[in-house]
Amino acid sequence: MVTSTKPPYDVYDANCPARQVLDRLSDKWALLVLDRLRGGPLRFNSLRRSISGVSQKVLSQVLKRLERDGLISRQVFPTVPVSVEYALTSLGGTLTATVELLTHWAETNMAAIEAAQARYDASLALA
Amino acid sequence: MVTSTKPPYDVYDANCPARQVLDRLSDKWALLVLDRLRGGPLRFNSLRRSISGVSQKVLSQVLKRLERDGLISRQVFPTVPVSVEYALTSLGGTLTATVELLTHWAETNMAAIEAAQARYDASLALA
DNA sequence: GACACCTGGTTTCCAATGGAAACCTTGGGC
DNA sequence: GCCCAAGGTTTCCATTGGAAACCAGGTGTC
Repeated sequence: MVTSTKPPYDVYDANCPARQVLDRLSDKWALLVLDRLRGGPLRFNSLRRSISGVSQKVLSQVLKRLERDGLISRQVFPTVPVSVEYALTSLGGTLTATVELLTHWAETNMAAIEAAQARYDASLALA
Repeated sequence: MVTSTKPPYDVYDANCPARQVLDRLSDKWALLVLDRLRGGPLRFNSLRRSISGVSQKVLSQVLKRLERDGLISRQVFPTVPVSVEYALTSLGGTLTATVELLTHWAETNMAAIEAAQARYDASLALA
């Protein structure tokens, strides 16, 4: 069925490394971080403040994973107190366009989603 | 900075409902389910078999959330043993193009990601 | 009638993850 | 000596995830 020029990766196969990537991409904080960095490099705390709700622990974990995946870079400046800048790599840059489409979709279709939820909950209530 | 014609939703604000949507989208199983349904309606067990690694519990939870969000529909057929078909709604259909871009990105850029991981791990090993 | 089997779940149990808050480190300033 | 700031790490507890067992209800089989 899939005999085209596709790469030998199949995200539906649990043993496929592409699934590992999808696991990372499908982390809400990772998506938000990547999108946030589109505007240029950011330091740890300003990144944290700009994404309300993320804890320091989780943010540092997410940043480490993204760095390991080569999607962002981490640069330390020997200022007083040391400052650290995170920036998109070129690989990460190729992702952000797609991520932007996702966040844009979310913002655009919120009203429809909320309406659907209300309908669903109402139908349950009278059941 | 963002003073354009954007809707009054801000995914970076934890209190924004768009974040709830992003939470759902950034669920790896949800992404896989939505993409799988692009080919047409599927029944519970065939969906489960086609996405290796998902448990029954999690799949039914994901399907319930997606149905509540109005992204998929659930139709019961009174066959002998009852069969249940899940299908994309039109709202869900608007998402799948974006989702496809994400999975396609994952499959395309796997090699680069794996190389980055190897580099990262190597640099840690000699530290 | 007792038994096994099908789909489509729910329940149970345990391990892994997430988040809040406290703590640590390095280096000023006062 | 004391406090502060940046960038984390550690601790602790609650929530979530997954494997496997169980359930419902309807059919067929002996």
